[in-house]
Amino acid sequence: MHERATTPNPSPAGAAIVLFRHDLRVADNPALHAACAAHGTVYPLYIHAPEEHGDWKEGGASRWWLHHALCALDARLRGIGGALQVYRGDTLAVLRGLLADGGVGAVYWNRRYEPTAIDADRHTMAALRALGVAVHSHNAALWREPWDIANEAGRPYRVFTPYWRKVRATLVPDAPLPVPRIRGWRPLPGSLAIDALLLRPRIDWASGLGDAWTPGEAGAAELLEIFADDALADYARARDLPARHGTSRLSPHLHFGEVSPRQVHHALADAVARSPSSRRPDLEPYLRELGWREFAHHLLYHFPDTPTENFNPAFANFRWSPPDPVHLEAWQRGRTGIPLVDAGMRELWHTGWMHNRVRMIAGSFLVKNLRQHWLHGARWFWDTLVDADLASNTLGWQWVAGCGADAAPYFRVFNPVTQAAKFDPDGQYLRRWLPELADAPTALLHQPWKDPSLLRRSGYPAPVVDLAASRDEALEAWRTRG
DNA sequence: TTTTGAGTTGTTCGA
DNA sequence: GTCGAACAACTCAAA
Repeated sequence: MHERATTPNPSPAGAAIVLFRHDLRVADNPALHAACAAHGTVYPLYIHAPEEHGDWKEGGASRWWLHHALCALDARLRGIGGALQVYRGDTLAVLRGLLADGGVGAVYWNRRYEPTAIDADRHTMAALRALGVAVHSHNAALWREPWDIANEAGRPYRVFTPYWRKVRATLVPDAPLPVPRIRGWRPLPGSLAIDALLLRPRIDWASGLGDAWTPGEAGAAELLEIFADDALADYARARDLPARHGTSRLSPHLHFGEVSPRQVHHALADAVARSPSSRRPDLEPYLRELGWREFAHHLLYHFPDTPTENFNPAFANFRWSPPDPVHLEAWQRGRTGIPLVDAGMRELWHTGWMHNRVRMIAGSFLVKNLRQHWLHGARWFWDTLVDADLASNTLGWQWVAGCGADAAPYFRVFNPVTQAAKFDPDGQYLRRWLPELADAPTALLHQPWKDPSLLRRSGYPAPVVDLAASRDEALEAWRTRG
């Protein structure tokens, strides 16, 4: 494997700070790599500054993940000669306090793409430069910067397929950057213990998360290896079956930057090259999914109001139902009476994650059958998903609501019964998450309301709405929008 | 990354 | 053995 050249003899440019945010890894980390190459002393820093996320501060599941990811990062840094220094508060104020003490002449970070984070970073960058501190920002999260991709007219893409054609055409599996060595590190004053950030939940609701996930670079590497060896070959088919581990499940690791798209691409291309030519996996379907992740960041950068505003103005007067706390809570708790929706919502609550196919179906049920505004769904996912990501969450909810980019030419309403029969034909996924129905015959498992005695025996709820009638009402609301 | 209904063809089974 | 009703299985187009 060839590696990018590193500068062997750095100029003695004083000490540098590397600010970690959503790039919690030491391998293939451009900011860390550049700082270590150019400076004799490097301080790795994490500053907890939730106000930089505006209305989208980390939710409960994200905070749980972040706690463990920071611990894992600290251990990794100790392995290469440093340790994570942890602070809380305003980024600029914390940095100012450390500049003199540490003899710091430069600050390195990897770029963020959320609108409020961009503003915060611009502000910090300008203020540091005014103080005479060099600031270097890098790309650690994306294959392509959103501002580098434009259509023939020079405007941002609004539809996935042409966007992906453009990006895919020049995409090659570049070699990741090596793990650098930190020299000349010493503790900085005022560094907190990670525990002091109080990221972990007070009451222990997170045991299901711990059973399902290993936050950190090593956990990401393990999932990537398993995916490359086992699931990639059958990905195109198995990725739609929620009972199977047919997807990579790398989304939370990618969100927190414990692995980069470049590392994933490189590792998978390598696995493809190593497999016998007779049955060589097709990498395209999976790369395309990472392409959706890129497209989400592209859209968030170019259309920064989409986390709360419809992308498609045709939805401006759509008649959402008034917020309905009873329906909303039934959906959140997995008690709507629609098995595939409830199974997905319970998987989410228990593990902090939901299979992508089921996200679309549970989302469709909330915004179409219950006709609750997509922001109710986006907010709940934001709080409960370990992979909650403003770009991907926004794209997903706008897509399923029909008001997003790349909208279908029809008003899409998923049928959770048909979808369950198609993608969970033997009911394995439903039985896993709906134990009260585990003994029901498969035909009834998909529509338990057909047997009232089954509902009585099991305690499983009757549907909160009639699927056919609520579908027709949603279509009517769309036809007659103002 | 869909659903539904209409239309067509094929199969089953009882009179 | 034949007929036709009933239904399953499939394709297609519209939304």
